[in-house]
Amino acid sequence: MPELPEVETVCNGLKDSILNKKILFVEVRRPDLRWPIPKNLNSKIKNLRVISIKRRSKFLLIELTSDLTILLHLGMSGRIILVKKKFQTLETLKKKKRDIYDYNRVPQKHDHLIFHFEKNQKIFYNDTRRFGAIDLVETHLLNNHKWLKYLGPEPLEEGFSSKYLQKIFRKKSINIKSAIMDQKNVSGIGNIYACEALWKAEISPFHPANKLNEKKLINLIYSIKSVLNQAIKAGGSSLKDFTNISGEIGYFQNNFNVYSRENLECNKKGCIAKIKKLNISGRSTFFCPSCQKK
DNA sequence: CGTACGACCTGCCCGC
DNA sequence: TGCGGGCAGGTCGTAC
Repeated sequence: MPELPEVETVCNGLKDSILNKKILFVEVRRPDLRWPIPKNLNSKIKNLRVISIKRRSKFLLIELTSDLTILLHLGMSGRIILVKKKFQTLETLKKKKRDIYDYNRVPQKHDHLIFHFEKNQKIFYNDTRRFGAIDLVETHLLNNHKWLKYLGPEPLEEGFSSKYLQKIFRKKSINIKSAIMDQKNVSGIGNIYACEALWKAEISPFHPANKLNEKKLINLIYSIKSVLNQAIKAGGSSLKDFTNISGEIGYFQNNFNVYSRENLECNKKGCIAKIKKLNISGRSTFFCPSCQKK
């Protein structure tokens, strides 16, 4: 589910709610997500305080006192749900949602972890498909963690440039779409934003990465940054049920130009072609066969 | 080393 | 109405 903009949205919500708060205890309701949940998680983190919350790629990094950091990945269906007492927004939500975000939420199917914080706040980690994962790391060893160690640069930072892409794509004959979704090359881009960025840059998703000229790469860099920034501003994309931690949906899906728009007309000015959907490496790929020929 | 592809897991939607 | 197949925002392990 969540790509960089969605994780950023969740991250911002957590900063507003649990930063500087103490974890009272954590309930682990099943032993494994994608991988085993760290043993004795509760005894290791109870009574520690959250001192920083960051996003790296699609990971959430929740730094605690005592040199510990919780690493959390939401996989395809992971959601974080904040419940707290006197939650004013609740009144505006529909009944069903009110039950989900109510402080007295009854643990539901797929609520795998429940973090209890001081000041009447709880965080539920719900993940239907369990492709998500959690680990506990000593903060000073964070960058050596196997999940972070091989990640490419953040696409919104300066190091992500056309010069960089030229260098790493030199020997990659793989198609450009798979290349930008490979987290070793650049981190945080998933299926939606890969499709959207390539459309904006007018690059065919099938084009070999090492055959793109500098002009195209400059264009690609600009498009990726621009699409991601707009999506973050919109609070991410809500396809099925992605919401921020308080249940508010993002609205970037309203700005999709290709994703999930098969057979609809291309949005580029003057283009009357219809968006096509084809499979690349097992992932649905949406593109305009006219604007994205090369 | 780079690339291709199945596996992991659950639920929903569509066509028959 | 019921069932089976295909599909979903991600990543890893294995085989070539």
